[in-house]
Amino acid sequence: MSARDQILSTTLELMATRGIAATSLQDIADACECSKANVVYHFSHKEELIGEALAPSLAATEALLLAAEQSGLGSEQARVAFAHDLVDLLLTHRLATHTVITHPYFVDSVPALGAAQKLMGRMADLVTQYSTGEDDRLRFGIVISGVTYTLVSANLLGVQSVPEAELKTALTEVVTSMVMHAPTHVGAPS
Amino acid sequence: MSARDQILSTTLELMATRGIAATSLQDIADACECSKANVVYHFSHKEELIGEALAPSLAATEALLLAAEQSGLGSEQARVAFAHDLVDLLLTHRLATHTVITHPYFVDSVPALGAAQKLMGRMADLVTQYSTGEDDRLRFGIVISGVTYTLVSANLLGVQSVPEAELKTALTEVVTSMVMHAPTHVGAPS
DNA sequence: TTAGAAACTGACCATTTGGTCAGGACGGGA
DNA sequence: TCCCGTCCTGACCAAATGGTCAGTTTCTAA
Repeated sequence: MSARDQILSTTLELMATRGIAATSLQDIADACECSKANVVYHFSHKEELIGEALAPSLAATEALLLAAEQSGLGSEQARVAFAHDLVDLLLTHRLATHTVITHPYFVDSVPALGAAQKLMGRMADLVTQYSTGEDDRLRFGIVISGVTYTLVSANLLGVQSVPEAELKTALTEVVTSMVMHAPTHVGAPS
Repeated sequence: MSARDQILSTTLELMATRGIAATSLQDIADACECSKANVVYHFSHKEELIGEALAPSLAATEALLLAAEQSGLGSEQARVAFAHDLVDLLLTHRLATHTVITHPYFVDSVPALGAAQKLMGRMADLVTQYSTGEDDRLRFGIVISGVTYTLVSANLLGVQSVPEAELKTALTEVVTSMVMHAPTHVGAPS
């Protein structure tokens, strides 16, 4: 892995676990075993570094969003498929999503977070387009933030590492039942 | 309101919205229109200030926990009542809860957050004591973090201020269905 | 082999951080 | 009137922050 890539992945890791403000360029440099000046050499400003670290996740979110916006979520089949894709997205890009979700205060000072905020808004629009009340939007907010939190800092509540496949199954069930507000069997107790 | 109390409430507000690391003593002093030295006069260290700001919420959580641990959650009636109390707690102490939930990295450096972490662990134990798999604990994590996030920074997803009563109803429904994993009508679409 | 670009570094800078300290207001009891 | 304790402040401190810069190493293509 190139030094540049290592800086990016380290940044993502530290940002998600400590928060942006608590992650200094020196911290990142130390974790990468290089100089702080080198970090600044590759990414001339902290905001730019954050932007590049989040870029792949924003692109993937945009792609899922576009596909779903085009094909629509009219049928229950489409909703289930979308929920599945959304869980995939959350699992794959858990660090980035968690970073975005936990830093609403930084949307103005960090351009990438502003862009991410807009994507989240579109996602909420998409998911709640068929519902009437405010409930579903609230429900969506609860899931998207709760899931990413749980994925990143589950140990706070004593959830030790659940196997990835099992986690995915559980999440898909929860997300499907909540996001879609679907009257199916999902969410029922065993 | 005494200067001391104003500092405490301002601290809670800023911590919850910006995060601990992004909230400086100077920020708090500015918002209170007093000097930074005065903040340090009342609370000699930042950790102490955070501790005092969180104290009432921790006490309330502890109280709910003790009551529920003693009376138990065996009956569905008890579970519903507990869920109701939990929602009340979350609504009343939304800023503190959100602060605790979003700062797992600080549990070692800020004593009050360490104590809060233990309370959360006990809460999770209580809620999931009758369940077998890891699912319910995951579910609980999703709700507790998702709800508080939504309460504090809902505007990110475009949820404009829902009336308090309506919000409470929706939350109670969601929390009841998720936390308890209850086979009741709650959670079903309208 | 060598020129030049790319990668990298230590020294340095202004600003901000949490925190100390000596002392100034100010109110109430003697 | 004086005194003392509470409240509060500006000036100051060492350390850390994001960032600059001059210069060195390292890789690569000719």
